[in-house]
Amino acid sequence: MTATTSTLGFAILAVLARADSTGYEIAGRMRHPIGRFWTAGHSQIHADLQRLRAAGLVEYVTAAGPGPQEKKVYSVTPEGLGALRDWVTEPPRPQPERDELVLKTYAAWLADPARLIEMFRTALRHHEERLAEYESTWAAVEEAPPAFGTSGFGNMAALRCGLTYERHRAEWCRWMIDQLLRAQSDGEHPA
Amino acid sequence: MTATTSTLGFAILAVLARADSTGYEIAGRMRHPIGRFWTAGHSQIHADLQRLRAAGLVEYVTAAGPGPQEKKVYSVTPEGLGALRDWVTEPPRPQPERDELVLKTYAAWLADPARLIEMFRTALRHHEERLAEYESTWAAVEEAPPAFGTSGFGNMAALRCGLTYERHRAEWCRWMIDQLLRAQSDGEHPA
DNA sequence: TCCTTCTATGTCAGAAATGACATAGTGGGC
DNA sequence: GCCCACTATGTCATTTCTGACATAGAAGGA
Repeated sequence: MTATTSTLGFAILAVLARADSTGYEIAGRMRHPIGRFWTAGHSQIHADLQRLRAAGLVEYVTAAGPGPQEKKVYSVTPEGLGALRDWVTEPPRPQPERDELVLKTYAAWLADPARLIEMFRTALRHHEERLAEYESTWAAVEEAPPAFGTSGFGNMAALRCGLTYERHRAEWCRWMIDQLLRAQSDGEHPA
Repeated sequence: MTATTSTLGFAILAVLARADSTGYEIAGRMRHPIGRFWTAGHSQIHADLQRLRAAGLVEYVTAAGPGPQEKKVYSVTPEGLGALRDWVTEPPRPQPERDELVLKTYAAWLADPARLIEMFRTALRHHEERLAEYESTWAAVEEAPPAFGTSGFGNMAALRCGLTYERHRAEWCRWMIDQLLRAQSDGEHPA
């Protein structure tokens, strides 16, 4: 009954539900802002669009394109919108998170503290930069909170997650650096 | 020069650096505790162990096994330990996070608030359960902080990340539920 | 003029990852 | 006595994902 579509398929539907787009434009949104929580290259997107079309969840109209092929502007069909709506409220199975920095941390006891401090400072800088970016966007959103039922609500909600995530991450990096500095000074002049 | 090994290969090395193990045991540790930040099925692990062995990063001794094949107890070679040490301090490229719940949130403006509240309450419950688990483990660790240079340090550092992550996540879920409740009551009796 | 970037489509090879299948002894509960 | 879970190895088909290759016009800067 329910169309079997990969998670990427729903990500594409979520983009198209906001505005009709070409595959190229979808790839752009996949980098930003969706790239913070889902990624896909354009080759994968083109393939998935064809699958979605075969399943009747999207359709397209053609126009003259810059390259040898015609440009295809995709839009969500009513069935596609229904499938997206159903999927949104289905609880995802608890995340199998994949986090390389934490994996490195798990093995950090084997490495040189000075180098680790350097690595975590780099990570901290990245997180602080993103946090600053999110906070300025947040300030703008807070002044005029978008109503539920408009796409702005989705933007705000995802942004809020990014905001608290970057805070947690920066906090943890600072804690790590602190721990490593202690380990270093203990190593220099042990009691 | 540096051996080209996938991230999973380093995850395996990180397990073996703590204790010599069979592939089966590695798979067990991959579920817990490593499953919180990296995952792999046993089929993938067996394949990777063979690659690591071909690269000279691990070796094994055989013993009688329960099945038709012999049991193989793997250990890290000096080259493997060196590769692991080098990898640990190499800064990972900023995370391409993949988070289905946030993706759903991005499209949440299309869905029914009541169902969304249900979904976020489920997610919140999961995060609170994990948080409680981490906090009790943390209390035990804090009493006797493991020294840097022992594997306990890696455990503690990864646990600390999980702890602040679950806090951020629970906080965000509560914020979402609050927003959705407001949206619901606004919908019921709009000014 | 030339070079790069942006627009826009796609294919293809290969790697990574999942889940099912296959085999087989031991130990414990009902 | 029977069935299940645990230990332990592996293969295989399929799906997913990445990165490179291929094509080509338009716009803008050096």
